[in-house]
Amino acid sequence: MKSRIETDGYGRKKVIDACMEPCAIERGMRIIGGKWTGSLIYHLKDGPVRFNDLNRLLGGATKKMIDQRLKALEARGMVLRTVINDRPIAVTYELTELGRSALDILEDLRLWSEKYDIR
Amino acid sequence: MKSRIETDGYGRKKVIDACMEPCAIERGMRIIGGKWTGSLIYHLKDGPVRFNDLNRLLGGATKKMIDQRLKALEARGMVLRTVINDRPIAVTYELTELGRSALDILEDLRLWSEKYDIR
DNA sequence: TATTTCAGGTATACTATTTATACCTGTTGG
DNA sequence: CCAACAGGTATAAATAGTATACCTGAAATA
Repeated sequence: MKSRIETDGYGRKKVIDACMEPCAIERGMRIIGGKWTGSLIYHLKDGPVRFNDLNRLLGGATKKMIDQRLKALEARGMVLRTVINDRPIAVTYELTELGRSALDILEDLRLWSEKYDIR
Repeated sequence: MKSRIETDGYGRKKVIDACMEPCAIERGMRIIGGKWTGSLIYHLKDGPVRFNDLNRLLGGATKKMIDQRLKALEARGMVLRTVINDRPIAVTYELTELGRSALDILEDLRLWSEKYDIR
């Protein structure tokens, strides 16, 4: 972010070099901030989880949503999909190294959310 | 989160006590994860900023979006709106203590986003 | 003086994302 | 045989976000 702000002595601030593309925070949020994405990643923190279990863990999200999010995260290299069995089909999803790198942020968010009793 | 997961020896995990409401991470994301909300808060980190400057700082967001986000954040006690002048009207927005409490998370997100070159 | 510019928004219409609900193929348990 | 589970997909409706134009009033510009 090269944009800056200058103060004019009245407690006001004026922008100097507005950023015309989404800034780093905005870009980050578009990856882990989408609805359900954060909890999805967080629920994978302890290892591989199956599709329907993720669906149950994220009470409220539909299968379609879970599916979309997982595909988007897989496309970004944050999640790995593995078929562990045909007949009966069984699939697990787990975090990659990049996926795991986001866990600290999510853990802090969880603590913040609980500390301030965010509803 | 009282939900847990158990392993069955095949690298798979099964959910034991699914959470039926959005968990803490999901609730937190719904406050600071909405589109533009994170950058909006972040751009207020150094003190009061005026409406139109926020609009310029967040290249891409419309005034309507900025307005909605600010109102939502104000309603949650994260942002304070102050009219500093009638005739010519002038308004500033600034973070409350609660608003400031989210800055660490956002700063970490920014660093993560830059480190892994998230686009 | 007339016109433009800025402040801080609101109104309208449109597009995109998310949700609810049902359904599909195949396997296993009763 | 029938129901339940696996891992999804299809369709439609509701919600969220975008683009564009406009409003009131004051001040700066031509």
